[in-house]
Amino acid sequence: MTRAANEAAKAQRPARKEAEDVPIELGELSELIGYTLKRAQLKIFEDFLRCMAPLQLTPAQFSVLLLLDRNPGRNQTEIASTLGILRPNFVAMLDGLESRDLCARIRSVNDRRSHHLVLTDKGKAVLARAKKLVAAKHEARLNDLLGADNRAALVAMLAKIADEF
Amino acid sequence: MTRAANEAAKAQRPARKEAEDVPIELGELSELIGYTLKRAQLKIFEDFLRCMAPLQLTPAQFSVLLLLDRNPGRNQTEIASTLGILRPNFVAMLDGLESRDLCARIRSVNDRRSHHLVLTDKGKAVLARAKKLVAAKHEARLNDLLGADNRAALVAMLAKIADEF
DNA sequence: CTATTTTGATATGGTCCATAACAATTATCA
DNA sequence: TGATAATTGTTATGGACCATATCAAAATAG
Repeated sequence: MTRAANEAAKAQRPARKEAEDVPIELGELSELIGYTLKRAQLKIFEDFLRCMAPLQLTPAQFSVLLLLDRNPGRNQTEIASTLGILRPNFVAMLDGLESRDLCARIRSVNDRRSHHLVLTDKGKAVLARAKKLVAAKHEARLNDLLGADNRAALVAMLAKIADEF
Repeated sequence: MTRAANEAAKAQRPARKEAEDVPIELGELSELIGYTLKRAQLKIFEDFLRCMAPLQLTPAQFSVLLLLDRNPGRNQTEIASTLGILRPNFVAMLDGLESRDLCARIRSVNDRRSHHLVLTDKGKAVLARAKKLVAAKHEARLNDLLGADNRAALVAMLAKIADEF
């Protein structure tokens, strides 16, 4: 997100002649897909965190809870890989969720190397509340800004980029 | 929990007993704007780096060169803030570009605290080549995938999110 | 002139992301 | 069967980014 962006633009230019605050020109930057994508992504994540503040869930944590709910009993390698998280980095993430009693690692009897991952009752309750917050505050706000049709088209194009690019 | 464990054991695949590799369900994840945005952004940046490999420019470095070209003589505070980069972090970034002789810090005579930032001749040449690579390989590929109209609509919506969300 | 602000810079810490390596366990196959 | 290879979760580690506090030099305000 553009943090302290707007504030510091002044001074410099013609010493003390006339304070003609010449704005900086973005040029072709504003047409670059990478530039706009990154800025939009930061804004969306920022808003997500704000909406989710009462539940203290990051986007990544929320996505893990969603996957565990839909796919109970899968192991860490499976969940991590479908989210693009590397297995080593997934360990600490799961530790955090498990220490908050949102999910649990259950030793498999078939394969004693792996853990079956499941949501706890508290995890299910938190996820339910999180879903409502996301729908009512986060996604609804995007609908207000773009309209339902445009929002759907946007998501479809982004998914196409993610999958086929 | 035991119920979940039973389901989990059932859902687990011995992988060669009955080779049914049950795919993991994404569920509502695929409709979340944050999820699709992030994945698309990673793909786009990945492709950008690949296209720019011969010039060894990251998206952030490319955006700095673009800004310096359009706005020669601005100081570090101005360039960094318009890109959402914090001044402390911009120092090392400029060091990198300057050590490669792509830009230069020129001490201001009006204000001896600040530097006028300018592209070197080599910087201008590299930027020109970079622009061509981005247009011919990177952005063109997006046009092929989405079509020119959709691509423009996508960028417009992303810009709207970045600016008005 | 004194006090405050601004600029570039350093130091530092946090969060991700990526790789190597390891013990325990399981799978392969000669 | 038994030796070898592969897999799972894990630790350790390093790099890339991001954010805050702080500083000296210089400029500005009062």
